[in-house]
Amino acid sequence: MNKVVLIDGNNLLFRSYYATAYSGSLMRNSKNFPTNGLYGLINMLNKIIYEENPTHIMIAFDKGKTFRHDKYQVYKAGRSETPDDLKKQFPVAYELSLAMGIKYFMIDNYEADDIIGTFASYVDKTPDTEALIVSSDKDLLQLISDKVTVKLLKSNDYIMMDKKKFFEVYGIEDPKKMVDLKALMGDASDNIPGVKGIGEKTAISLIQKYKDLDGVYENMKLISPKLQEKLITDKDNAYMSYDIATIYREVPIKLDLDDIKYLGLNTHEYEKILTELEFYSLLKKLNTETNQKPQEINFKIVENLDEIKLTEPYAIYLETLGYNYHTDTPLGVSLKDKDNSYYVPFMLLKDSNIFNDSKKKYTYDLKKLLYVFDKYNISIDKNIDDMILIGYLLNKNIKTDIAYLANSYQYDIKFYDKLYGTEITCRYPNDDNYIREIVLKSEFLYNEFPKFLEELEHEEMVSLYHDLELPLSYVLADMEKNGFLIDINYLEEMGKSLDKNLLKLEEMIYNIAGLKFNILSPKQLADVLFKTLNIPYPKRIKGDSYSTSKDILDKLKDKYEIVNLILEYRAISKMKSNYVVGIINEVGEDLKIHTIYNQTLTRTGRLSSERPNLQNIPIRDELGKLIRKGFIPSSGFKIASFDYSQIELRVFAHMARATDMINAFKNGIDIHTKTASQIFNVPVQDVDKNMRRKAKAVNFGIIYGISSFGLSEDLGINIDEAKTFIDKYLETFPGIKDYMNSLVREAYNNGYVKTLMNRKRIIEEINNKNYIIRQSGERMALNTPIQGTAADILKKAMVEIDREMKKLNLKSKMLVQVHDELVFEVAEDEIETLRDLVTRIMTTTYKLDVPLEVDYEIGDNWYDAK
DNA sequence: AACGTCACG
DNA sequence: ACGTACGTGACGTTG
Repeated sequence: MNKVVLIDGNNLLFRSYYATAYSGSLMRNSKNFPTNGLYGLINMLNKIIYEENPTHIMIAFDKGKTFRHDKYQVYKAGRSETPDDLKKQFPVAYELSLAMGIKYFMIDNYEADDIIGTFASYVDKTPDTEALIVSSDKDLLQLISDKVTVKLLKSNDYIMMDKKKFFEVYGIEDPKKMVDLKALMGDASDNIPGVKGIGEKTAISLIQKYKDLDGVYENMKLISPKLQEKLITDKDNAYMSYDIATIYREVPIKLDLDDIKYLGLNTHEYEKILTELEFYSLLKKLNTETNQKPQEINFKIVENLDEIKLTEPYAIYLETLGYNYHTDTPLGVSLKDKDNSYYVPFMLLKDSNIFNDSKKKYTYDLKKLLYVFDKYNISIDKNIDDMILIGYLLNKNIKTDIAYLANSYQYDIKFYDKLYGTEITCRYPNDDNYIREIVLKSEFLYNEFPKFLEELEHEEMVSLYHDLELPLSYVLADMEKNGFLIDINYLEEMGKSLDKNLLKLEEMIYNIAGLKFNILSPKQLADVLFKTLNIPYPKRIKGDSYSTSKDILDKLKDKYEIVNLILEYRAISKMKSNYVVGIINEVGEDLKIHTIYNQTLTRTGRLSSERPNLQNIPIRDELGKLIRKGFIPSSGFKIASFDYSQIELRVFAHMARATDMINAFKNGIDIHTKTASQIFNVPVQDVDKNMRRKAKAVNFGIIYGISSFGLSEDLGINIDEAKTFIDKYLETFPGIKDYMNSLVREAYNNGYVKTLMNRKRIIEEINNKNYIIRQSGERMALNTPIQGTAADILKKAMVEIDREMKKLNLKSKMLVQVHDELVFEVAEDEIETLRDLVTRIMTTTYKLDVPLEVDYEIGDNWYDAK
């Protein structure tokens, strides 16, 4: 049985507009576009689909003046002009309908009612089909039939008006008589006059008695004189009203059920519109549920690996239970080729080599697959492509959970946390429904992968993917596997000593303050400092709250001892919780920590590291740096670190073709000293420490997409002074300004910027009409090619280093990458080999117009290797 | 779950 | 006149 839902779009949008418009100010997005009607419309449409579960659905809108206007001048004359704020929302409503999988109809000179009437008649004639009309307009009740029902919307609920219900309410058998009723009682909202003095009650009783409008006028003598008089006076109006109220059911329109099939949500478009309208609550909801109906799929649950027959190419998707694939319990693998779809419980796969074929394979999150397969001794051939990597390069909306990407390609795949719970509530599924979802994931991979490969080619990123990111996944999987050995005893001892210090500091702070409070609570701390102790706040107050951030407290620490103590307390407390407890908690049974590198997260192409984050272990101050003594090599090994010297500035000099800067690097002149000499206009040998410090800040500023405000904050000088530095810099390093302008222009023109290896970052912010956001977009445009190219270079070096280490069969292991630095565990008999190998590759892997230099350190732990 | 703070490059 | 350096992750507090 087909279930067709016919929606009165005009009616719904008007209703939701006035529902909010009358009750106060309009909802608008940040661009001042009114959104109130649309918000209600979306909710109503979602509700209809959810409640009615239609097979077919359409929505109708009015267009132009109708034949009713031509015929009767009074028609709708009483209605005030549609407000502009409402008018504007209609075009969005059309797009929205499509995005929600609902075809919309607008026919010149007809009202939504007429289109719905035409479809209703069509449904009446179509076997195995019924219709439901949705509106609050009682006029539509005339369309009720054995197969057509009206869902009559009320303020907070609705009445299902079928023939039976219609009789109950009106005492009239035939719903078509609604027209006769309207002819008598009129309709104020449409300015249908009816007969003056006759309302609903009288109209109903007249039609009950005399069947229809003609019947009433034929039986005038039976009617009371008063009423007779009214009927006679307004007879023309009555017949005109009859005409107007009659829904036209032969609108010239192609009637075909296939055209109005419910298509389900086009998540991508829908999300786009919601984003534009800034309906954040709906966006959030979208991520937790969809209205789509389950797709039918056939798959086989494998009981014996012999059953699996696969042709090239095939998709392979691994599902694990949990949020850390290093420790998760693997659930199973789904496989999909042209003809077959399998689910393989993970148990069956242990120690197998069925994936050791030369066929092309598609997966999602190769690094995870490699890590887990290695752990369970499952071999897999290298002819495999990874959609998460490609999606990342193509700037798609990718998350660890494949459902995000799949949903934007209309695959209704449930989000991971909906199936298994959040990280905290994660549990084994209650039933087998999750298997279907796992299968769907490889169906998605199999079906959509070719598009990704095509797009990759079109964007000219095949090499970046194939020669850089893809092989890097193998390197990173190994690094994660290797792990960094931890001296737990050392860290625990350090923790104890930190605790002692904390207690001491706490007591001193409470003493000075004269009360106990939570030092780590910014709010309580601000109260104590700036209210109880009345310390003058050194900056303009932002909003109504005092900041207690380091840069504020630093300004006060020389005058107020308590501020000093607080800074110390904070620093130590951070050490304790973040680096002592935090790291000990991540140590595994092998006494090592195994970080997870996220290869597909940052906007610039850098890696990130988590659980624990090994890219932010303290180094800048001595106390924090001591943490690094807890990072030790396996016995018989040392820790060696290699880091690029000023790689970002070198990349910048190269990309900007800044001759003076390039020459400074070529001649081995200290770049900050060189910069100082330029901006202060003194010979290099006359540059003092303070000048160099300032120049260094300017150089950093250049990398970040300089602003005089940022520089002034950093140097603690005023904005004018900062601006002078920048101007001087740009003046004395010709070419740089042109380069920076060209980057910003590129971002404006193309909407993106690129690194030297063709990594692309889309910068939406660049076209934002908000000046501040646009400016921040410009800084991204300046910074990304630099940061991103530096990232590309180190990634390339990593791939090559790994390749050579394997070739030489070295025992040494790569452990950590920190953006411009690589840390190894090096076997004592390989120290020189590794030093030469790594240094050579890092300095030569990518040819720039400036030399790349690498600093090398070695020691018995990470502290000593720095 | 969002915010403030601070660790790193 | 506005509010700003670029890129991350993890903690404790607070709502």
